Amino acid sequence: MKTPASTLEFAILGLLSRQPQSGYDLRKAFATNLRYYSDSPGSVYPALRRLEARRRIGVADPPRRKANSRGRQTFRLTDSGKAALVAWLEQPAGEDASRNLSELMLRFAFMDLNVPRSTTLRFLNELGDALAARAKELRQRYAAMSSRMKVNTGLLSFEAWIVSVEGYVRWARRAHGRLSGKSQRVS
Amino acid sequence: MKTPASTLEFAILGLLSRQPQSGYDLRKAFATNLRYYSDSPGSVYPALRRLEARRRIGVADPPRRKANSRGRQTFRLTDSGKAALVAWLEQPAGEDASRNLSELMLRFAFMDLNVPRSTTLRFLNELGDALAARAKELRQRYAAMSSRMKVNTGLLSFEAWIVSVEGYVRWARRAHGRLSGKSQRVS
DNA sequence: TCCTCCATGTAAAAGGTTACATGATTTG
DNA sequence: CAAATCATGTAACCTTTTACATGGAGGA
Repeated sequence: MKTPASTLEFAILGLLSRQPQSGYDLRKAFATNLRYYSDSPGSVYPALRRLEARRRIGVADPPRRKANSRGRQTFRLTDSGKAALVAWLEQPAGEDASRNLSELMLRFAFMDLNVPRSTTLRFLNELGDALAARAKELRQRYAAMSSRMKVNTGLLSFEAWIVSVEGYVRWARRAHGRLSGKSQRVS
Repeated sequence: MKTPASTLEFAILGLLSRQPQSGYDLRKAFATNLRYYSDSPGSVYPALRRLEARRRIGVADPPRRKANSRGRQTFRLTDSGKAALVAWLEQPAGEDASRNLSELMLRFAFMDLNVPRSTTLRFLNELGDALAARAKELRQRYAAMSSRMKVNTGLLSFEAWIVSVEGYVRWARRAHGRLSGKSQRVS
């Protein structure tokens, strides 16, 4: 059985792990609470059908609904869906962190309730280290570039990239501190 | 005649506006200097063929090359390609800036040499303002969320989003200062 | 009943990813 | 010239975007 592939599908699994909800609810969550993900019906509903076909999710309230009816359906994770979600969450952050940042942040958002706190903390360490290494490398390239040319938009754009990566490094360190502090026994 | 649609195509036009180069060069640039864009042959070469079919780019060195030959080809912008690039660059930043940030940053990177400095500065102002408004709105949502729950990864992930947007606001202000300073008459 | 949102569904077109294939060019 | 690397090309698959369509629920 194929494992869910697209990030959108994992985002759906993650949201459903918090609480069962409908496709419409998911779309609203994508539009407001979650960065990066599509809230268009043409992506969400087909993704739900794919997940249902693979038994990762199921309809929570099948009783009333004639064939081919519409109306609201509430989806929930199946055991296999939960397992797929956890397997995705437990992957290491990896060295190519800055390429996948958006996906890594999404994974992080769903770690509570699904993986132990220790896994989350390890993830933050790996992420912080990988991003710090990347930032250093970018800084070196920046130094070489900036010595060859005057200030220009290409250079400034590159700088924005670096600043962004460094911002995430600081965030990761702070987040680690906050999660490993007094509130450690949240779950 | 259809205007180039995908961001990848505009990224190619932007790189070619700096200097004529081959598909392979473009792929290397995507892999190293530019965030966000695909460096896979399956995306770059078809995009080049599309742009060539629409007369946005042309082969700079057609002389030697038998039919169906391979080997390096150097592409350059046509007048129509340059016009399409400039039209893309001149669009206002818009209010949905935080959704399109990666595309907006790409546009910014190519503004030098292609649009007047005044356009670039206006763009930075619009971008900064739009992102600042967005950050404020996110901060409000964050306050509401954080009062309802303990620290958790969902909340921290949301916070990373905010911090990132605020970082871009600061960057935009600083970039504006640097471009409007003494080095104003660069072009 | 009519009108307006809510909620879901679908089809067509387009683009990107992956994996592979093949033609050039360089290096020893 | 053989091997390695450079440079381009291509096909299958999958997903997203866009635009539209349809069914239900509630209010006037």
